Amino acid sequence: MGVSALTVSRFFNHPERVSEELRQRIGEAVSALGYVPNLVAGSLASARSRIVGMVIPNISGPIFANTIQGFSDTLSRHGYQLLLASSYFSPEQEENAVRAFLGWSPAALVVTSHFHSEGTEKLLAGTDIPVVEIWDYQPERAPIQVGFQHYDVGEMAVRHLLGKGYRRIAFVLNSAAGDFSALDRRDGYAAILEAAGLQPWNFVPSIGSAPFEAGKEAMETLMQGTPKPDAIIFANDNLAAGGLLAAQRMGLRIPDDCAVMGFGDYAFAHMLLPSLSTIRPPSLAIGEMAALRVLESLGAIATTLPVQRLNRLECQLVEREST
Amino acid sequence: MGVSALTVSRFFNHPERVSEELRQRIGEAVSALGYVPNLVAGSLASARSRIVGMVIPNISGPIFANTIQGFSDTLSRHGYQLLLASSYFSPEQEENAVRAFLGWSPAALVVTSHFHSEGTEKLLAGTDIPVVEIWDYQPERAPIQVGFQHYDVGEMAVRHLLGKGYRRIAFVLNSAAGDFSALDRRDGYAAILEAAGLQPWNFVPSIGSAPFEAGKEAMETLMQGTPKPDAIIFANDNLAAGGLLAAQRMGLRIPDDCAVMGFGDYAFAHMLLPSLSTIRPPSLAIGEMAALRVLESLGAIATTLPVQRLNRLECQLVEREST
DNA sequence: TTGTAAGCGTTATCAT
DNA sequence: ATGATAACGCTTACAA
Repeated sequence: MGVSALTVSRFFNHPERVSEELRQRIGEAVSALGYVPNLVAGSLASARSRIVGMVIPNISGPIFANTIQGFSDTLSRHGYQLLLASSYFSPEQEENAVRAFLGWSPAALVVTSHFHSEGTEKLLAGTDIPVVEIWDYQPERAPIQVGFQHYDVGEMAVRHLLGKGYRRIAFVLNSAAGDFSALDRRDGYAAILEAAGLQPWNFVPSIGSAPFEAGKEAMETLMQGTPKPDAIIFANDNLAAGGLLAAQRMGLRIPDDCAVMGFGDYAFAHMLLPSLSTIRPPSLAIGEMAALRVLESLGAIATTLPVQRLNRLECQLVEREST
Repeated sequence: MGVSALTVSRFFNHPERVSEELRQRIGEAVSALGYVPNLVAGSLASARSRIVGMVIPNISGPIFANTIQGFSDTLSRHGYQLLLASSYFSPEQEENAVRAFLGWSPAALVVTSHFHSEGTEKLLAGTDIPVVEIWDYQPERAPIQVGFQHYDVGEMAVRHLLGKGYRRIAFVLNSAAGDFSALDRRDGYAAILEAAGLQPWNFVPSIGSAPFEAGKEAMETLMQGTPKPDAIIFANDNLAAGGLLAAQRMGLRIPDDCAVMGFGDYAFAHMLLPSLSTIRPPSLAIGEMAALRVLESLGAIATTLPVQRLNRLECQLVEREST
């Protein structure tokens, strides 16, 4: 490069400590040669990287995409990169991903929920980088928590329906096995209903059926039985959409014959006819806040220390035509 | 570790070259200590990493999530990790991401479409790692191509409608600026229509309006004018959903009064009433095939060499109730 | 403000 | 089958 060597490192990391003249010359050389600093070597030397790993159940579902987006965008705005893997709710896959990520000595690690394998727990406990758990909110756990409590969501749904005068409120569970969060929502639903002196009413669709079909099955079974519910809370919007469509084809008037609530506020919720009342989880906010807490922990952005460990976010009830 | 040091490297990379006894002992030590090899150091020493970078316009939209999912899953199945960034269709952001990725000396790089900044082109041309361009299919370009031609999609839609007897077929463009692919689809539409001796008919919604609203605007304007179309192709499913719902509220019968086609086969397409006929792009397959081509290029999986550079995938017409 | 020397934790190369 | 040694391309002292 003519004159300097180490100064190039300063040029990239502490430009203010390089003289105007050299900055100029180095800048030119860099763009002329298309030089890109080797971050691998840099990370090895400094024992820290600007990579953050995130393990999430899936990328393409309606739930997590916004979280990833918010997380990735916030990170990259501060020069950090996202290493991403999906677990499909499998603790083993999660552990593999965490292990692989750890090998990159990431600046921080984000995992979803609090259901981890023993191995994962060990790996996470053994590292000294910031660890964030998202989506579930478990104040008693050690990692930084960013999420909400599904129990509250169940309560919120019932309160809304009770306020609108509905009394015979059924809850349709998810047909997918392993959706523990839905059970939490159901528990919140049951608690409020019982507190109001009403009877909880669970419907469990055929396990393993597609959500859309399961919702249809629930609507048909419930509305052809006796007594009928006057409102149905579905474990998620996919189920609710199936129920809504089934109701249409059965000639039912929604919400007069039966109100319908979902969970998730998936993209289509406002496009259905009638549009679907639902509860919107703070997907994007979870991703963004997780990133902020990570960046704060790393000192990449200022904070009125210490970094807030418990971050409970709010779900939002979106009232539409179906209730 | 008692006896060995370098052998640990072999234990991880070429276990077959380590004696049974040592393998045993190292294995125990590794799991006892929770040792995770430092991939940063390994990459520096070997000048190659098991990281693959992908830059995609967005993560949370209905389009690309499946591509990312397929890509990530296929990679991780072979021990590679995904470094992900989104560009929001901004060439500058894309260039930043590519530059940052390149610093990690990734094993390969995947970018979306062929609209890059000069800087990006230079960076890509200057590297000797495999580069894949996805979604668009541009045979004359140098990188590996995995995608489809939007022009064909326009043709496919019109052929379907003509086959069903529709003649006055309108095309509703995207309200979002910068959607060049939609223009390609429109061109394919126009070509076939003209070849059939019919008149292309473009509708351009108010620029910048939300897709759902734009679709509504299109449906109302077109169906209140004279003459009316007997079929409408929307640039994507969001627009089509808006149109469909507007038609419902206007009391139109779909498809009798007017057929409706979308593009994308978004999750809600089959949940609408009537369900939406649309064209499904090979989102997942693009991700998976991109990963396969990358892995082949790297020798991570076998191939009947050389690696296929041109990979043209098929869109699929999904006929539902709206046509 | 700039430079020199050491070393980050692996793997490649060459021996044994 | 295993080991010694020298890189890999930076950053962190410390010195000039």
